[in-house]
Amino acid sequence: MKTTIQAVKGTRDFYPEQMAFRNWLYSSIRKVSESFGYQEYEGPILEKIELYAAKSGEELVKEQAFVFPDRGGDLITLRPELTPTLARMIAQRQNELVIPLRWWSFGPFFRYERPQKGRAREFFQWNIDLIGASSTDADAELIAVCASFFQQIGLSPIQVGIFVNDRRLMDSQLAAIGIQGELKQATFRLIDRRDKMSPEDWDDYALSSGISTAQLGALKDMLGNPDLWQKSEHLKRVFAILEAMGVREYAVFDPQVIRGLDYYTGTVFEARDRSKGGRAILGGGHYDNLVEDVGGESLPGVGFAMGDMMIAVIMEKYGVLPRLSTAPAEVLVTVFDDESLVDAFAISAAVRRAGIAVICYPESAKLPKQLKYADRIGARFALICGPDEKKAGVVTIKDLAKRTQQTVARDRLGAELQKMLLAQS
RNA sequence: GUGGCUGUAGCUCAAUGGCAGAGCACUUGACUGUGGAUCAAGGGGUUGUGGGUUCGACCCCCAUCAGCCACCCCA
Repeated sequence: MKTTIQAVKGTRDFYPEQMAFRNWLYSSIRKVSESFGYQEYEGPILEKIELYAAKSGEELVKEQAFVFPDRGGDLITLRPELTPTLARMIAQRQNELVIPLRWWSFGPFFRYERPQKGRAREFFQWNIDLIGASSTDADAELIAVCASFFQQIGLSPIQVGIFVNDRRLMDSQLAAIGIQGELKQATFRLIDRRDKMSPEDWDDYALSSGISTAQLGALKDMLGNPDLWQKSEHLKRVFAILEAMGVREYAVFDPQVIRGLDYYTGTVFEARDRSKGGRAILGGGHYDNLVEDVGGESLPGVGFAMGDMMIAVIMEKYGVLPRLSTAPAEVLVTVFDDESLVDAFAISAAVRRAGIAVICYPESAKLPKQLKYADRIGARFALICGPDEKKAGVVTIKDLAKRTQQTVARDRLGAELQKMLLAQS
């Protein structure tokens, strides 16, 4: 085997086929985001490490971020998430931005992790946030954006769900059974792991965390109560709004959804495959102190983030991946012989002026070879202009799918191809 | 960071410790103005890398790198 330089671990090469999917995903995300009035933004890929030290967990920066010194000795990080950048951008122009604001972004992120299914070291992520509105309606809107996205890409409420909870509801319910302070943090962690452990192990883990047997029983009742949300005015209103927006079917109350430990302060939600053991596709929630943490005034917000890999895994599982054309051009101009090469380029230019993507075979070669090439690249038409056509002032248009052909006057070529492409699509 | 499985032609994969192969793809020809078919011929390899065991290693052992998968974690 030839020695080729290996790609960096955990990175992916986007050949045109994969690039087509990435761009399709990007455009689907754009469509949904913009339909809700969100504006696209982007930050730098490189950030100072201090930006993350201010807010993110220690582990994120120390263990799972790419960090390196620049030539001046500053520690630079390849961004592992966008939220701190968003907070910085808002804090910098807090007084001139029109609040509330709705922003979205789609770009590359980096985490130094062991690659596995649905996870790599370089990945793309959709971030979408509504900043400056603390009402329930804002939380509901983000969940609706998420539901609309699933609709847009063809995932039904039977296949995926958005599991919703409220930190404040959990706080009050836990406080009612005497779980507060440090014990609450331990309990959140405990709840988060319930589905990953056997019931027996989970019980042991709970008791060793400092929870009493009575509290454990009460906690199990809480987590097993699908109507617990009725005790939260906030969640009742969220679900009512989702109902009114016609996307209630996607949303499910789930008291086991906690999300990261310190980040969110209100509504939290994550989307998952509905079938058993389904992993999270995206996650988000309501936060209060984001902008303040990087030196701005306090501003509440709600948002979520979705990686490009898990969503592709789910779409493949349910057979809703789009069939995307990888044809670089719709028309291929063949080159009859060396003498007609220049003429073939002239024909190509004429067709291109008609707004049609066209490739000119770059050298004279046998016709069968060129037609085969036209097939392989997925072109719909091949043009032939040999001595016969040239003498008559025409060009032969060959329809590769129908296996038919016709001749057209040179000056009508562009218009005729436009008509034929329109008729086929 | 922990564990399991796998690395052989461009791709998918064979080969009891004894001459490295097949299918697909590619190139050329059958076919000097017509493509997805057929037939024939041909080019392609330091078996991921480095050591070790052996008369002899794709095969066994060790290390390392990479891929896949499950943990950890999930911002």
